[in-house]
Amino acid sequence: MKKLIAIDGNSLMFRAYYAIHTVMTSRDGVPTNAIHGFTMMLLKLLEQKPDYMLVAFDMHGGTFRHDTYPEYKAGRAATPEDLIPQFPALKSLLRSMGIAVCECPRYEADDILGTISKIAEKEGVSALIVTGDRDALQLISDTTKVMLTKKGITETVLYDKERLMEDYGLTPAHMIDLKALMGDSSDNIPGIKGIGEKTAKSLLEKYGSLENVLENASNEKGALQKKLIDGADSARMSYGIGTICREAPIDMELADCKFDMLSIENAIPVMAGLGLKSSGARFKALVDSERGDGQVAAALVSDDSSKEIGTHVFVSETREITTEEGLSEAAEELTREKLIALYVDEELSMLTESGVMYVIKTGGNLLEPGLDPESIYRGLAGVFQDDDVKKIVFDGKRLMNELDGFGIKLNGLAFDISIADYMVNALNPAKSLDELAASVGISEMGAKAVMRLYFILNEQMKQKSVDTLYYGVELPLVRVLFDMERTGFAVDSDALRSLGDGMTGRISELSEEIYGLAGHTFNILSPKQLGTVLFDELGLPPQKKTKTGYSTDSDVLESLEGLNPIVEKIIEFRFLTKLKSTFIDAMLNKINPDGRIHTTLNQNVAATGRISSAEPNLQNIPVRTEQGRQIRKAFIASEGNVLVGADYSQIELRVLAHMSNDNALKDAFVSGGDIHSRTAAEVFGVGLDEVTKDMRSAAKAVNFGIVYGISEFGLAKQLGITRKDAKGFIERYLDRCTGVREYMKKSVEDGRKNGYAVTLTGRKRDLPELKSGNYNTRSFGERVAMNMPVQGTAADIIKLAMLRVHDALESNKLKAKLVLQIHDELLIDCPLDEVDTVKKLLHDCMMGNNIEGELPQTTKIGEMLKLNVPLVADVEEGHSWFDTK
DNA sequence: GTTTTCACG
DNA sequence: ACGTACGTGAAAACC
Repeated sequence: MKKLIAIDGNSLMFRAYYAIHTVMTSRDGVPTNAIHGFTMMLLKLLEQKPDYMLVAFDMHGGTFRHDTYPEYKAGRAATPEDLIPQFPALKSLLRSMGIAVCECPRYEADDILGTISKIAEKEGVSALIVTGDRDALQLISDTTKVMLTKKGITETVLYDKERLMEDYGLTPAHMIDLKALMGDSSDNIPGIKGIGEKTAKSLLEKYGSLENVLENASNEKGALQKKLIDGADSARMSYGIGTICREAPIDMELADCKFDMLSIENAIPVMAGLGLKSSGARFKALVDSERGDGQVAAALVSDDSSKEIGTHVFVSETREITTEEGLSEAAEELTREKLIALYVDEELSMLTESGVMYVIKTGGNLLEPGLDPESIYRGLAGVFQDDDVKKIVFDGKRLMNELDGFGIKLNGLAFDISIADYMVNALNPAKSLDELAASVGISEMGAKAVMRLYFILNEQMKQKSVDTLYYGVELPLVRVLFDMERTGFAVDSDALRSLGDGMTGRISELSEEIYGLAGHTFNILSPKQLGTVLFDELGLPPQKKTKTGYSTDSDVLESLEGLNPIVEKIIEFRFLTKLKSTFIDAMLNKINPDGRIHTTLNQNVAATGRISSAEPNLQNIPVRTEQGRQIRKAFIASEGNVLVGADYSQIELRVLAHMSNDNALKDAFVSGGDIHSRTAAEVFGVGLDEVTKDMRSAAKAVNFGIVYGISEFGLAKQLGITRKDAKGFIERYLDRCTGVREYMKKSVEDGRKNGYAVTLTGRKRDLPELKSGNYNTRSFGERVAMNMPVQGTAADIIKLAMLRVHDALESNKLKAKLVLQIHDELLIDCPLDEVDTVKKLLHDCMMGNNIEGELPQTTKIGEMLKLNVPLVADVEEGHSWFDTK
């Protein structure tokens, strides 16, 4: 099937303009930042080798839809001055490379796209519409897809019918009805007032179309009925405005958009004239590779050594697989391979070391039934599960989850480039394969990009000495995290629900009392409205401001307590609504049919090396307050099991003691006892038995401050004392702990010298902040330089413990399973008859003691993480998470 | 989409 | 003169 790519020129230029804020101009002073961004995007699109191309632009002056509704898009900002001259320059650039440009008086770019895609549909040509405007989603069909730009320009999401259904639960045609009902503030489309996304969707589900909804208004009750009847005209008008015209008089045929890859060569001198050197070089490389000379060209463009690595990756033969027979043939061949690169997006591509590329299109359509994802995965199950066929992939855990949906296991994970990228660039890891490829300057896609990036990242990891940590910890950890996600955490939904019900009464009681004291009702959760009530109406003294108004955070509220009885009620209201909405209601929605919550554990989000948990976050379930802690009673062991949990005691301070080699701190841990009390005794110069509660809590804050990268200001704020007093505390602490003082100094110096902070295992986090001219940014960089090695080393330690636990459970054929990690704590769902074994095993793994069956590849890392102070892990068991404390 | 607030380690 | 403690994720309001 031939392919058309149709681009919304205005939309992409705006995106490119805001994405690239660097000042770029050609020699004669024409700004080029947006053009540069646009060509980068174009370059990506050209890799799809379209047969037809068209770029559509809005035309100045009134448009078709303006005529009927003057406020349409009225709220939009004017075109920035330095963007305006880039449009004519772009148009001539496009023409020079033989790409059709289309404008149409009184019509907008999206109308042109709607029209040309309809023509393409008629002529049996598939179409890809590229824009940042979600309105275009209504144009999707079996053969028309829409690529939406996300953040920036290189990041995109491709929508087809299935993806649209997944994300919005709507058909393309419904997108118009939806907007007609709910409106769109960015386009000034009114819709029906008071109807939002949820109501609109449920109405459409019920009645099928806007007209049906309006006709059946009488079926709905009360307020909704009134809204539908009163708003019918507005909805119909909105429908008209929201509908993209597919019959614009563009006076163009598909043939006029015919595109030849080789003709982009003519644009290279034009780009040179605009001062777009790098784009020019990449276009040249593309032309050359089109002529069959790709490898040489790619090497020529490289201007740094890393880009040359992996250029020997080549494709000698491509096999497109469309039938079951072809699939089983491919599976049979692939089982004989030792190492393959693998990538799944709209198609599944696999590249062997000898250069054979297998391409399997997923998601067939009615005309070409092809192969559905399920039969593809089943056909290749033997390859996926064969541990001897090593796989290089982009996001191994994601693929494991995908395959798990079909009951297929992924074995032989040899390299995960998304994790490797994180090792090399923890501060800003790529979110997609395309973004990663673009960041190192390669233009391949799919499995070929994966294979090239494998060579590139492997080399970069060696250069940064993070390869040991990668192969020893991070790569094997992928499976451990997958297993934890898959296992999930059992939840007693009845317990959670009744906890929530118990809170509802108190919440409404409090809100009534608050309204009474305020003299009127208002939204207590709105910082703006609350600020007005507290500081304007009740005349309480404002404590601090945010950039938008009065601050009403808990520090402020606590300082206001006693001035007005409303304050304590607001504090309690805030507390209870937070618990209920975030930890009860949201959690109930995340319980799977299996009665468990399956979080997502992110391995490449936290720049320090920690793991994070999302959707839902299970690492921030309340514990500090008694009422919040009750929620943990709903997180339980499986039927007939108990939860075994263990947490490290003061792991970060112990790591600091080791890294700073400070005698006082080391002594404190060697001789045992309460560390905060000991610190208090040192700092206040009193005996251990003379330490008061206040002294201990001050010392505790100092200890935290030390780990965070101490600042007088921060400590003063935390303790509510003057900066001078805080400074005194810190000085006295550092006088007693001179090793810590030295460590802090050296961390910052090393950070400045090397440009990064580093853990005991060699994990690195770049420190660009240290070079900032801004004092705050620079100070932040200094604190990060002090904190990251400590937090990161603690993260390394528990990751290693997780590998050991996982391995020990498996090799001892135990049924117990890891369910969660909370930075210094591990939880295991454990059958009763395994409890004793598992408790010992967990303890030993966390302490780093020699255990049987330890992974050989972790020993090197294990050596690096041997501390000169004892590690302590406390093990507990109980029916629920509440009980493991 | 961004801001504010607050939960955890 | 400046004005923050380190690392996360999520809900709700706001625009």
